[in-house]
Amino acid sequence: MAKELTSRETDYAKWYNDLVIKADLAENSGVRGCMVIKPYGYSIWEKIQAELDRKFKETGHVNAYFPLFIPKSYLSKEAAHVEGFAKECAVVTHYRLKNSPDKKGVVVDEEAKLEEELIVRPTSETIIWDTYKNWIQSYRDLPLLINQWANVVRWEMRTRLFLRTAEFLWQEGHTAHATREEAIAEAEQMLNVYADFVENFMAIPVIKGVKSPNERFAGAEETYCIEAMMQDGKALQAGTSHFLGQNFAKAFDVKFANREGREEYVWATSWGVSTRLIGALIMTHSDDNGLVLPPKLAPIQVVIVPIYRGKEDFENVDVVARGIFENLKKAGITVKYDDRDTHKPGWKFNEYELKGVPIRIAIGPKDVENNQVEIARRDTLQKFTVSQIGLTDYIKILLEEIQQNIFEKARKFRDSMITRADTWDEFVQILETKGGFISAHWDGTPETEEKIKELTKATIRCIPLDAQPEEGKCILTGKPSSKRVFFARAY
RNA sequence: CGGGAUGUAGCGCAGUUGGUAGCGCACCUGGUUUGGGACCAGGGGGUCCCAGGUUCGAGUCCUGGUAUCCCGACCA
Repeated sequence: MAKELTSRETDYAKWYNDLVIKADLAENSGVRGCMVIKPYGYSIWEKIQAELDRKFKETGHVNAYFPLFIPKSYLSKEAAHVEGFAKECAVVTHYRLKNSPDKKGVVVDEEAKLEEELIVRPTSETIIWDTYKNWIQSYRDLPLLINQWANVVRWEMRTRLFLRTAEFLWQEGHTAHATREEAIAEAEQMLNVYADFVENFMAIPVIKGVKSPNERFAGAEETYCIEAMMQDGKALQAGTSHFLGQNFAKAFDVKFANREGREEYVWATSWGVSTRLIGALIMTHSDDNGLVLPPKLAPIQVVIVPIYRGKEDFENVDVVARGIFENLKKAGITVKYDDRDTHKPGWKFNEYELKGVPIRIAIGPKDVENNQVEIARRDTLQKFTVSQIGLTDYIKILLEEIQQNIFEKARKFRDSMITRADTWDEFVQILETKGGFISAHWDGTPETEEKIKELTKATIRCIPLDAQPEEGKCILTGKPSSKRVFFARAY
């Protein structure tokens, strides 16, 4: 037992950390708070990128790239925005090093001080709006629908692999529109794109909603979000889409001439998801044996393990295994044939289980003799034998079934973790014993939300878009409320 | 940024009173093995976090630094 995982029950946080490292997704680096994403983990990110990128383009967006560095003055142009990010910015102050006096290394050359310091982007609204100013003159230039894939830096005090790192990878969409309505429609559209992707590709059920003013993006008029529920009962924000109003247009003086020839400020949105999604993926599906990956994102969908005694056995098994491998590959399935002689089958079984490969096919002499193979499902841990005839179609269907099954399992769990609370005692008790989302009334004031956070560490995760009007009393203050919101402790 | 802990082989750790730096896993070689993390035999691998100090002698004692982890504060 070389790679024993801490169980989820023993220590959920340690289970998560162990899993990220042992499944070879990522590791800590020599730089505080920054991770190395290893090939297996990066491969998942590439699949996320590929599908999202396709969806962005399908909805009319194009990719571009803006600089990593932002002049300090840009950041301060939008008051709420700078307030939100100032405390976590990395700043470049010099542009040259020199040999240290003792010749043992290098030191900053104090003579090479930048006239204007540069901020390493925590997000790109400012540099992008400074650029858009020159791109937009007329209503004919709108809408402007641009996305960029990039890294950003937010100097976090406490970091965790994928969930919160000082540097992370993400995409940020930045759009400009002629009307308020169109911008809001864009923000909502992209929220739906995210929800569709996260549910259908990542098999993570989400709740669509809007943020309370406290949790809103710095500089936004409205922040839409998708919220997911992790196995330990904590919520995780999986994606956000912001309606920015005219805040950035005014800050960066981005105006256009409308059809009547009158000048107007443009309306903006921005939206993003990050490598944090990989953290959500892990904490939604995985178990004490390791990762469980949805087939649509798994770097390896099917692994074939040959079993044999001696050379003759191997040759018989190898012919069959190789045939199956070629057939699956032709059918567009990502399949790996692990014919390494350096590890025993049992070792491989454990390894691929740890790495979350959805389907394992084992082929031994008995199977060759009976024209069958042994199939093992990662999601249910079931094993059974099936005929080699029609195997490719069988696998295709099974992959879809697994995708569906893990989503359903996650959805049932998520639904079971939504609890209504009508009194403060109930609210606190649910939070302490069960966790999850608590559906409760709130009087709508930032002060009350702040107070609840102080008392319980729970925040309003979102005001669900599908919330039904319902008269009630605020869980804390007893003041009137017209609908329920979702509280939870969150990542 | 406050409180606590820990830095010894790639990883996980032991190291007594200051006296030749060890164990497990991993790695390399050979052989036997192969349907749930094989076994035997042999082998390689060290700036004991860094810098000073005490001492005949420091992984061990003292001083300073530094890094990482945990708890808190902070965090769209």
